[in-house]
Formats: sequence, C-alpha cells, structure tokens
Amino acid sequence: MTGHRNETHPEATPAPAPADVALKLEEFLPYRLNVAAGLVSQALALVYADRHRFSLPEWRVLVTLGQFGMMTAKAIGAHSHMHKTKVSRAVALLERRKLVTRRANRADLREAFLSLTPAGRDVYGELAPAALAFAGQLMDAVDSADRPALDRALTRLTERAAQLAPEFANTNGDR
Amino acid sequence: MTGHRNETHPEATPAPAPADVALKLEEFLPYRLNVAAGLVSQALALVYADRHRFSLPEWRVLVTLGQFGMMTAKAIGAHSHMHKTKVSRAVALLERRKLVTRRANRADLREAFLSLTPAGRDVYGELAPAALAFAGQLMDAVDSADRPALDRALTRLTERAAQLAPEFANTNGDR
DNA sequence: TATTGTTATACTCTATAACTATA
DNA sequence: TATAGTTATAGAGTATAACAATA
Repeated sequence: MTGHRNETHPEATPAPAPADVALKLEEFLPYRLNVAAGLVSQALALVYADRHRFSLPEWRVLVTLGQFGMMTAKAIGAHSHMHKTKVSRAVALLERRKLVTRRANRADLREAFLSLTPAGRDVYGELAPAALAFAGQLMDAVDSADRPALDRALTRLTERAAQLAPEFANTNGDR
Repeated sequence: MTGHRNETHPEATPAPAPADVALKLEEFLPYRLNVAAGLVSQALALVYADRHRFSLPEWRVLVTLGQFGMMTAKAIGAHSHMHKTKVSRAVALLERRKLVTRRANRADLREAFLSLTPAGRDVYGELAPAALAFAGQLMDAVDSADRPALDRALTRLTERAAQLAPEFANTNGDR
C-alpha cells in the first residue's frame, strides 16, 4: 500500500505546490487522535482517581454493568471492546472489592451472569454523573455546530480503522 | 451535553435503580476517542510493521526530524508530546540503527542537534508517503463536509483536555 | 541553582497461549 | 470439537527518581 499518487484529496488543494504533500505530525490524524485520547483519559482519571481507583478495564466493566444491569463476561467484552482476559481480570478485581457479583447460568454452566452489587451501584451512581459532567465539559469546548459532525466523523473513523486494523475477525474485541 | 431526565423506560427494568443515569459507554466521548485512537494506531502499525519495526516514540522522533531536519531532544519532545526520557530512549534506538545522528552544540554542550542520516531520510521518504496515504484512507471515510468540523473539534478537545489534565505545567509534554 | 539529557528501577499493561469445565 | 472463562508467563511499555554534565 505504498501509494504515491495523490488521488486521495478530492477537494481542491489550497496549497500552491501539489507535488509536495508534507507529513506534519501536528496535522497527522492518527497522532492527533492519540494525543487527544491520551489527554482526555488522563483528565478523566481525575474523576475516579480520588476515592476509587479503577483501571480502565474495571471502569468499563462497571459502566457496562451499570448500563445494562446484568450480562455475561463475553457480552461485556463485546460491548466495551475488550479481550476476554481483560474482562476476566477486571471482573475478578471488582468482585474482590464487592462491587460485582456473579450468578451461575443454570442453562449453560460455562458462563455466569454478572451484575453490580448494591455497593457497586452506589459507586456507579456516584461516578456516572461525574463522568457525564466531565464529558459535558469536554463537549462544551466544541462549537455546538460542530458536534454532530464530530459524532459522525468518530463513527466513520472507527469503522474504517476497524476495517484496516489487523485481526479484527478474531474471537473478541481488540487490544 | 449532559443529558438529564430519561423517562424512556416506563416498564419495570431490573437494572438501574439510582438516579436516571444516562451514561452509555458507546456514546461516551472519552471511550469513543480511546477506541478510535486505538484502532487507528493498530491499523497504522501495519504501515511500518513489515520492513521496519518502530515503537510509537521512535516513529514520532523519525517523523519530527523528517519534518524539521535538525533539532534538540527537548524540541522533539515538545513537538511530539513526549517526555524527555521517552525521547532519549527512542533516539538511542534510532542511533543504534544508524537512522539518526547527533552533532554537539558547541554553544551549549548540554544539548545536541539531532538529525536523520541519509539512511534515516530514506526510511522517512518511504514511510511518510505511506503514512499520508493511510491518513487519506481514514479521512476518505469521513464525509468531506464534516472534515473541517472534525479538525476544529479535535483541536478544541485537546486544548480542553490539556486544561483539565493533571500536571500539564510540567517540564515537558506528557506520556 | 537550573537545565539537558541519560540511566536505573520498579511497576503496570499487555498479549499469547495453555488450561478448565462445560456444551 | 467448540465455547466461556481463567490462569500462567513473558514481554513491552511506563513513570519516577536519581544522576552526570554543563550552564
């Protein structure tokens, strides 16, 4: 895929020299996404860093269970883009902290139904509004006219990247 | 965008007991950014995974030097959002591979001017177009009418997240 | 004393595979 | 044989601080 031709820009290039399409890191989309996601994660960590200290996988499990109420580990992984080993370990940690509980599925003993304990729901009820407020603070920085486009763009980029990414027909989600 | 009241579930639902929390992971901006950035990075890795195998810090140093020609490690870190230790190690690896060379600054012997070797420029000249083509493939997935908004939104989000993130008045950039 | 850059250390994550128990 | 989930292992990546050399 070492394409050279510059056919990927349908709209007219404002640049005077069409031949010289320079790679500028600060304009390079993967870099910008990485920096943005990293800073956002770092800032978000403050929301649940003081009282509780959750890893990102734990946070995702907590939120997913808070959202859906009860589901299997596999379903959690599918919904939160996490490999089954990540889910397994995150669930184990949350169980140890009495925030998640499991109930065997008598129809299929390989899996179990996971859900938040009352304590888990308390934590979720405390963190979810804070997380939403945080996302609101972020979104407030974006011009309201640009928000629908951002939403669409993120969806398309994720789809496309998933197509281009390696091993996506695997057992579970990724990384 | 902190959606509040959510009365869309009149029927008895077993799950969310506390305040009607409308936190949906799949709509949560930090999560979406994380997933998008992760998949994009994974896909991008294919661009420089076969021949050369660069870590992300190495890739950033290479691109930054390719873009600016010659600069100090500190300047590289500032431009590519990397801590000095990351830059130091990435540069050391690239030097070992004869892709980067250093020249002492006789006006200040603490620092050195780094630049790509001819071999480094060859690699850059090979990878940069591939990277641009990759970014083009990504961008092609986004409706062209949405691209300027995406650009603005990413800038604003990064700014805001940097404000909200911890310890950003530090010595250097972050992670 | 402050700054550039390097190194050491410990720690967190992660991927991968191997394994279990069920189906 | 296939699937849900767990555990083992090893490797990569990271942050932090301590350090050396120079200013």
